Amino acid sequence: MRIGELARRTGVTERALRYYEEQNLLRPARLPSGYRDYAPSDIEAVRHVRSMLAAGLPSHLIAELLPCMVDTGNGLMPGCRSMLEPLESERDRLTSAIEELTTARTQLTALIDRTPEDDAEYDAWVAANGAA
Amino acid sequence: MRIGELARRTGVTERALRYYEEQNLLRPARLPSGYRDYAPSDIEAVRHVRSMLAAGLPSHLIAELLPCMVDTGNGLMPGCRSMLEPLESERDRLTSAIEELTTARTQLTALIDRTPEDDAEYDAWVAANGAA
DNA sequence: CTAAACCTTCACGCTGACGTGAGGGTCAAG
DNA sequence: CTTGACCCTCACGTCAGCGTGAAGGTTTAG
Repeated sequence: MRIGELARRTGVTERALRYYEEQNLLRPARLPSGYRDYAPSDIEAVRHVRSMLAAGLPSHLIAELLPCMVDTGNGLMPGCRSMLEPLESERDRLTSAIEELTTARTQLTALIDRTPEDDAEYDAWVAANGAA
Repeated sequence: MRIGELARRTGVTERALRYYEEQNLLRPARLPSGYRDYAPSDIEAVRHVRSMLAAGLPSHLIAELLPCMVDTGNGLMPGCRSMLEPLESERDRLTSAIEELTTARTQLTALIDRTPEDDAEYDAWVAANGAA
């Protein structure tokens, strides 16, 4: 598949896809015309790249990660195992980020739920409990 | 406490702390000298800010989120109730952000867990399943 | 054969989150 | 009263992750 189709099917711009190749996050083949030729599996690959970038992982780490993910399909190759430590610290960073966001969302939801729907209800609350 | 101490106790540079104030992520008081005067609670606030920034959330979203993390006890004031709708969409964005981070972490965790602990284990896997 | 749609490589521009001085005030210690 | 640690406000520099043309080759429908 060519770049336009991949862009439509992933929701990622063509510019971003070319940038990903530049950063060695994708390695599409080339047609005789020079057009990029993406494999069907690149659709999933792009989604992986997107979520990792959105999660704040640096692209050079993602770039080192991808070749390790394809080869055996069963964990990292021996030569890749030196990456376990950075991977684990990234995982821990994500864990605490998720916890922070979950806490924030819980409190935000509580604030929304606690807020009266209209002025009458608020005035009733003030009458019952006193003003702030 | 002044900026240097807060910087040391959070591991964040003074420049970053001034930037956070510029972005309304922190609102330190001022001493007569003009020095910033941070509250002890700002240590925790800085950690919240840091993990959200590291998770890829834009600072203006964090700025709107931080006051929501403080439990005022009685919902929004009447004049603020017009912000309910934006707050709800922020909550939804927060939800999808959490989902993205969780997806990324799940992928990382799966990769880490599939990786053999040592070469012997890997060689055993190769012997049983064949090489790539 | 031609026009539209699709692709290519530069290459400059932009935003966010700071880094890095420059030039200067504040303040406790000697 | 000066030195050194600490703080201030500009203001330009940097890097990642793209956006946005410019100038031109390729493919396909009519």
